[in-house]
Amino acid sequence: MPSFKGEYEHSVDNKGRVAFPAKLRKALSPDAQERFTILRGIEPCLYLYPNDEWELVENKLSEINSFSRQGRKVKRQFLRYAEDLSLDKQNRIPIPSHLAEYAGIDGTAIFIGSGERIEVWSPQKLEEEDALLSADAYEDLFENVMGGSDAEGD
Amino acid sequence: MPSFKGEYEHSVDNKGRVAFPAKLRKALSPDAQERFTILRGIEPCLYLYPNDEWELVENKLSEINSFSRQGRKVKRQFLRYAEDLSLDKQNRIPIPSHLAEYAGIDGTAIFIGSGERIEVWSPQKLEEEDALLSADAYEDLFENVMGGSDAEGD
DNA sequence: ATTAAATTCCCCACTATTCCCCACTTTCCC
DNA sequence: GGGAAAGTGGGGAATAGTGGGGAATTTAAT
Repeated sequence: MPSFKGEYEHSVDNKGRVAFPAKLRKALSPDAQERFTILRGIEPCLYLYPNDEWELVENKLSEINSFSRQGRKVKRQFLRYAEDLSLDKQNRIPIPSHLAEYAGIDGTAIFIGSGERIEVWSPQKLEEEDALLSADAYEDLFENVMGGSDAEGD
Repeated sequence: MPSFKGEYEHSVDNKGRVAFPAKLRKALSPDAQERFTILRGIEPCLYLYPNDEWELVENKLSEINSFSRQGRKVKRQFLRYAEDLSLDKQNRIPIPSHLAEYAGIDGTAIFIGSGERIEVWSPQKLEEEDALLSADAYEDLFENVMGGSDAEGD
């Protein structure tokens, strides 16, 4: 199971296109067919899921009961800011303008491999996010998440 | 299993026609034959089901017991304001005037892909609906559905 | 029954956006 | 150093979105 890792900075041209980092592309499963779903993150960034991983997300969504108001709300809010896209012949992705605006991306985008998905940040927003997390706080978080419970799967 | 996603705003002309978003059209199953059923939503919006998905809804309706007063009431109210429609040669749908009125749609319509169904909103009504859901509440919903086992706490 | 009015639908036309392809520069690797 | 791959930019074709005219069908009225 290949997973995405590393940080890559690329320029966004005036058509909203960014080169998809070669190292991340090589980590793509053939099942993904170089197709993705991109959506708003909880943080001020974008989540980029390769097709095969997105299917797992959709499976979770499909379990939601659409005949309840709460269920509809979750689906609506989740899917609302999501779009499909795929690589062009130059291995770039077009970032939908409304998503670029949400994430404050303009001119430069930073890809962060994050396991089963990829995060796309604007340099400024990423810096701000970093500023909120001191080294000590990170260590605490790390222990919190990795330490106590069974963080191993499969 | 492709599902509808994304938000698209289009203008409604004075004949009640709206362009059906191209990205949603590409997500249509060939079984749907570019035919739909449109009806009043529970929320102040319209539900748009492609033909193939509508059949599943009808199956569910057929399970309702028509020999109970409640059953009859549900069926009646559900089907009462439903209509069939299909795309014209320019890939537009005509919104029946009584449904447009119900949803407050006039001049502009917003399509929201929501899995197996598409919702059609007026900008105003959608804004009102959004106001009911704070960012925090959404984050809770999000974690709920996407269900990490993280011991998150920041 | 015939005409008038209204609605539907089909077609055409214009504009904006997206997508596809080509070209150039830089970096990486042998 | 040379070749291949990666990253960047732009021009042109195709598609999407929008609006409107007019024929055909339906509804209503005389």
